[in-house]
Amino acid sequence: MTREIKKPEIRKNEIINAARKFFYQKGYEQTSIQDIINDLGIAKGTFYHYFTSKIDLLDKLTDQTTNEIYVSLKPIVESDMNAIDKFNAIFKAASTMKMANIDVFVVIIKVLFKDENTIIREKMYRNSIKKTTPLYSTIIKQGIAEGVFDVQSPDDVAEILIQIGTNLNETICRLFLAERKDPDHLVRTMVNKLKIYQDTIERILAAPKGSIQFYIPGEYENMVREFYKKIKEDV
Amino acid sequence: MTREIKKPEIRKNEIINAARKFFYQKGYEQTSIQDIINDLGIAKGTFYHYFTSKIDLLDKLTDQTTNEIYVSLKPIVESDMNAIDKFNAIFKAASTMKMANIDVFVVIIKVLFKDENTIIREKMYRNSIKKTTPLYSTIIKQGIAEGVFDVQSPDDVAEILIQIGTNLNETICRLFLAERKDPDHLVRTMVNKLKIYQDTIERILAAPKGSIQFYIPGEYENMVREFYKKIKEDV
DNA sequence: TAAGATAGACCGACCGTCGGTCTAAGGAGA
DNA sequence: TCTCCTTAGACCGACGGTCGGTCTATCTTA
Repeated sequence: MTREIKKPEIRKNEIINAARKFFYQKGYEQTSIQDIINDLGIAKGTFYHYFTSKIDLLDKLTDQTTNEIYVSLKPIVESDMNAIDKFNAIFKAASTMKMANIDVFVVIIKVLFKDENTIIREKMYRNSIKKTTPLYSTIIKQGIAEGVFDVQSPDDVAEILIQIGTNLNETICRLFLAERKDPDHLVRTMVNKLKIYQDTIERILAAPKGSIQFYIPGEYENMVREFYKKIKEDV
Repeated sequence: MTREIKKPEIRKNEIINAARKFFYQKGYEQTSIQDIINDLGIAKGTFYHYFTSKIDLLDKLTDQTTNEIYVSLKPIVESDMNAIDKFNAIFKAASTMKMANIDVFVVIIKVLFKDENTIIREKMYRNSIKKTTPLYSTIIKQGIAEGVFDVQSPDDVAEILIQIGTNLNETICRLFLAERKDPDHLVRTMVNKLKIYQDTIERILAAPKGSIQFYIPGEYENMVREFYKKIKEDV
């Protein structure tokens, strides 16, 4: 076979990107290394020259992904907003990002939330705790200084908040994936869940009632309806 | 080979129990079906007569396990204690159960918290949410009636509490597994974590400050030290 | 500047293991 | 004896991973 030599960094990224494509479309277990190397036209040996194992590849992939999230969050944390606005801005940013890439996201969550892909979600989750806890901790400290939050241990609470945020995200995704005939009912449960989580987070932070505003009336319902449509569309 | 015929229920349970033994000692991926059938002295065909796949076996196993937890929780919920005492009793029961089977538990968490076994934890977690949410919901409603809790949606909050409880459990297990030279430091971080979680749960339930008492001074420290010793002992 | 040497990117045949399938046959009850 | 459920284990294809070896860009040295 023709032999093409590339800069190691390039090759490595090519492999990671191909892996991302397959993992998000077929899942981790369902993707074979053969899939990846066929797609790139490289040999088995080349793959194992760059990665020690299949799980090593997943590690590198999730590292990279979590890092992208970190980079997108950082400017918000470093902006001159007040603590409460920063929290709300982060949620808002996550929503708009998903809406902007809605087609991709629909495919991804359909695959990601299958049993066999628990490991991808778990790795992402563990990684983001490690990476983003300091960011949330910073906001919490700021909020304490501003007199709007009241917690004892910002670091620990930051971790708990990420846990809860992840749970919220999972709950929402699973609601989307659940079989539903009635979009109106879905919208209602969705809004309820979101309000409960808002309230929970406010309580944990001892933030003023109504300050955490993930739910924006009208806007959120539209988002839910659009997602619902997309999810029902394909297969 | 001599052919032994058993009641289907017996066979099925034998297989599940053998699976439990291996899964808890080697993990899910690391246990082959061959391991299980060798151990029982049965053939591949027999296994696939009772289970459709390896993951089906795990499903049945986690179902059974979650059910055992449910059965152990139910009497507490149905007792005549007040809501706060019930919450504390559940935590207490979980602790004493672990202490009673400490040797088994040490082995289990060492294996369960490896990356490759995420799927077992996840299945247990999803199952217990499905199974035990009503139990917690009942306690929350009782607490509201007693005027000690204040939440809007008991069902949703119950789910969030289980999530947080699971996170607490995971955090604690991971602290044990983390490399530590200094047990005193471990005890201190552990107690801190527990207090933070207590406080968080109180806030979510709007329960009186200090009512949730997972941490029992003296007693808890001893437990931690004993666990620490056991964990460091083997390998 | 040209020849030789080195590093490391790349190749693909090969291996052991594993989950799962299939067919034959034993055994219990009719 | 017939029949149906249970048990048996040979067999299969796919997969993750290894390994011996090749090829090429760059560096060294005369």
